[in-house]
Amino acid sequence: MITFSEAELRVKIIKAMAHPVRLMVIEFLRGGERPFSAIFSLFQLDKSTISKHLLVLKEAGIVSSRKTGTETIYKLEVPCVADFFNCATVVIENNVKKQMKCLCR
Amino acid sequence: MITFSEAELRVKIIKAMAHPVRLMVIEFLRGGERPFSAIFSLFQLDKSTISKHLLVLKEAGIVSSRKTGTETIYKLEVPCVADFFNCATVVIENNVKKQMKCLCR
DNA sequence: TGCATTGTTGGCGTTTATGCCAACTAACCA
DNA sequence: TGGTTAGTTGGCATAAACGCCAACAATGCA
Repeated sequence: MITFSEAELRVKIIKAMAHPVRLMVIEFLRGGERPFSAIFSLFQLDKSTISKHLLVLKEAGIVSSRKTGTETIYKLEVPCVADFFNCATVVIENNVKKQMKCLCR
Repeated sequence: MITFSEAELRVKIIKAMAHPVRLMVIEFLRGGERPFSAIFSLFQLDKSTISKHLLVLKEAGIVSSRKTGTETIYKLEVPCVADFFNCATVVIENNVKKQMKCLCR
């Protein structure tokens, strides 16, 4: 078993991933580092909103950022977090099936 | 890239894991199925609180439950979700180091 | 230097999550 | 049948997460 405080350390990473925007950013960054502007243009959201999402990922240690002149470049530090979903695929498929059933009834 | 709705499906699983209690339950259930009472006794929380945490895990498809007489037995359906942290370990260690630095300054 | 561009930070209102108590259902036993 | 045990559900108060606007720093260019 793990302790509660160990669990809290893990939860920080999990929580950082627990938002559609942040998950998409992670996927996007699997292709390599990208500037803020490129990430921003994936969504119809305020720049401050995106900036804060990126801060959450950064504070969790999932991404890093560096400035080059006027741009901020973001980089995925732990690509393996994205591999998580190789496992989760089964769950997702089951969930979708359950959903379909509900809709068909 | 993944779409926003694909991301939402994934987020449901991630969110279900994004709480210390639920993460500990997942770890606990890696050892095999366990009755509600055993899970409940791991924490100093109201039984209704634990019951609701288990519901979240169930609705995400991570655990299942069955009743045997008066007991409810919970089972981890997707053990691999717990393996996620083999990857996350690096991040966690870095985060702890960062924390230590902050405390030492 | 004056000004535009790129992001970040502060603040606020709204939504969602958490945890307790109380009430309820279901199975078991006297 | 009445009472006990095991869990679930409803409701409420508090806390955290989201997203927008506005204001701010920092770089680059005229």
